Amino acid sequence: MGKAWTPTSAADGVEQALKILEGKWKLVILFHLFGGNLLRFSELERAIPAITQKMLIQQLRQMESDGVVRRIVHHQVPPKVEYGLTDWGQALCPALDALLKWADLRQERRSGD
Amino acid sequence: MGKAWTPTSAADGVEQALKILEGKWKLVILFHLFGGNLLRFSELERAIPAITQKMLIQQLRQMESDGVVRRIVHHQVPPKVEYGLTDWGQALCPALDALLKWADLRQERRSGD
DNA sequence: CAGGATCCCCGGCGATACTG
DNA sequence: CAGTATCGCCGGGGATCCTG
Repeated sequence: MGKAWTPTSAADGVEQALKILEGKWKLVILFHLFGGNLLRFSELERAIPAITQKMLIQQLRQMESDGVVRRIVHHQVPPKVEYGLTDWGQALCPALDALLKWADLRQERRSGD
Repeated sequence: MGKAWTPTSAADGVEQALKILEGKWKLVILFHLFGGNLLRFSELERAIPAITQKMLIQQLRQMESDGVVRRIVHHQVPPKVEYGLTDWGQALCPALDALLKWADLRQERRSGD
């Protein structure tokens, strides 16, 4: 809180955190889990048609081990697994929200131009 | 503003915007340009030692053509070029800031664990 | 339904050398 | 100083088939 802002010191810590979000799909997935949404594997698949099963499970697993995503297993005869954000993942919401607003600005920009 | 929030419709626009930030270096570079900083090519090189000239110029060019970064050329005998954010790039600041705060949470998390 | 295992491609990225 | 040009790796990512 009382830290002096220098681009280099900040970027140092940030670069580590950014690696967690690196990859083509991480942020896209997070946006779908945004707002406390619990989604099943198949729901995520349908929500992101362009992703393959392999990439979906791979990215989910990575984010899980990074502590961003949590996996909720319901032991049922037809297996049911839901994915959601951890508390720390929820802490990303302000950032995701700001990104969302920024994306909207782009839309206006393009239609207004 | 009056738009109904649905993950899918939002993610649709977001995915486009995310492409602009995709890549290993984009966000790192943006963090250095954060706050209206004007940095020279060589300054960016030193600020991000791990990046190569090729990647630096490539990412800068892409962001420039995406309207996020602006390039200021000073016609001098020793060439001098500065890079900064465009207005639209500045609009990313809240998002970058939120990301920064999130990165800090991670630090605390790790030291507290 | 939710994932694992495999094979393979392509392009992001790195290293090095050169130029205005 | 601020880039270009070229070559090549290697791993992220895609497609497809298989299993508990």
